[in-house]
Amino acid sequence: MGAKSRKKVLEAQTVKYAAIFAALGDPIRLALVNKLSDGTAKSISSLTDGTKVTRQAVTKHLRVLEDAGLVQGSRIGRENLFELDLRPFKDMKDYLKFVSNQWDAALLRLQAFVEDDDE
Amino acid sequence: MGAKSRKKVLEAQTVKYAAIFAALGDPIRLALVNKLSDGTAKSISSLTDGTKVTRQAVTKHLRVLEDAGLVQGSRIGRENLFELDLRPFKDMKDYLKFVSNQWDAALLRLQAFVEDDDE
DNA sequence: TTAAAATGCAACATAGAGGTTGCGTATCAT
DNA sequence: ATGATACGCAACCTCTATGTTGCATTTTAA
Repeated sequence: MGAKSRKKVLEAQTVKYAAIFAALGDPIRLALVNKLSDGTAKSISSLTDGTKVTRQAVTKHLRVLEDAGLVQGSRIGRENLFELDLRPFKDMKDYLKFVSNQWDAALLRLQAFVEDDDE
Repeated sequence: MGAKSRKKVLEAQTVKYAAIFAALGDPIRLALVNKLSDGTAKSISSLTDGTKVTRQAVTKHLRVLEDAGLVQGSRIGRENLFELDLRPFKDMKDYLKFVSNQWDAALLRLQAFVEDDDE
């Protein structure tokens, strides 16, 4: 065992993953991600178009996404251009895969048990 | 076009996905999912063990997960046993894949453009 | 039968998310 | 130079998510 127990590490991982999921857990933010998924960086004003909220609200949402590492902004002239960062998405995929794998392993164990019971 | 515009449908999808992501966007709920990922149904009290919150709090979290379709509870005697439902997880995977695909397609278009520029 | 276990229901508290408005500043375009 | 564009900051508001406590109800087990 290292300095941290397995439990602590798992808990830290859980908190990290939860933060990423939470960032996507809002319709407006998910819509922003959709807009940005075409790979091109977009300004705040541009991202506000088509939304039912204020530019300020969108700015706050972008901040949330940025804190979660899902997007990254860079100031160009008078514009603040945001673009997607796919790395956290891979993290989420990995987590979902982990859950599925646990599940599948459980099913296999159950099946083995039942078959064993048949003999 | 059907009765609903594509935009409306997309928006509805986005709201649905956001609800699922939001359900996982909490450390306690994610920990509950972890516990349940071994495939066995567990009672509320059992799920409360190891948590830093009250049974009532866990109950509320389970309700959130249930509303999102991630878990399902069934009353057996004096216990309320909850188990995971993997279907929404597949939905999330699909969404993440969609974003990745958009991204990859964008990169390909960019690459094609650059190569075209080279000639 | 009776104490313990598991849960549900309801009232309550509170911090924070999500949103708006107002105003100031920097930058672009003409 | 100057109006329009894009943005940041800060104050403020409101609602809801999260959590607690208290009490009643149902089941189980000795």
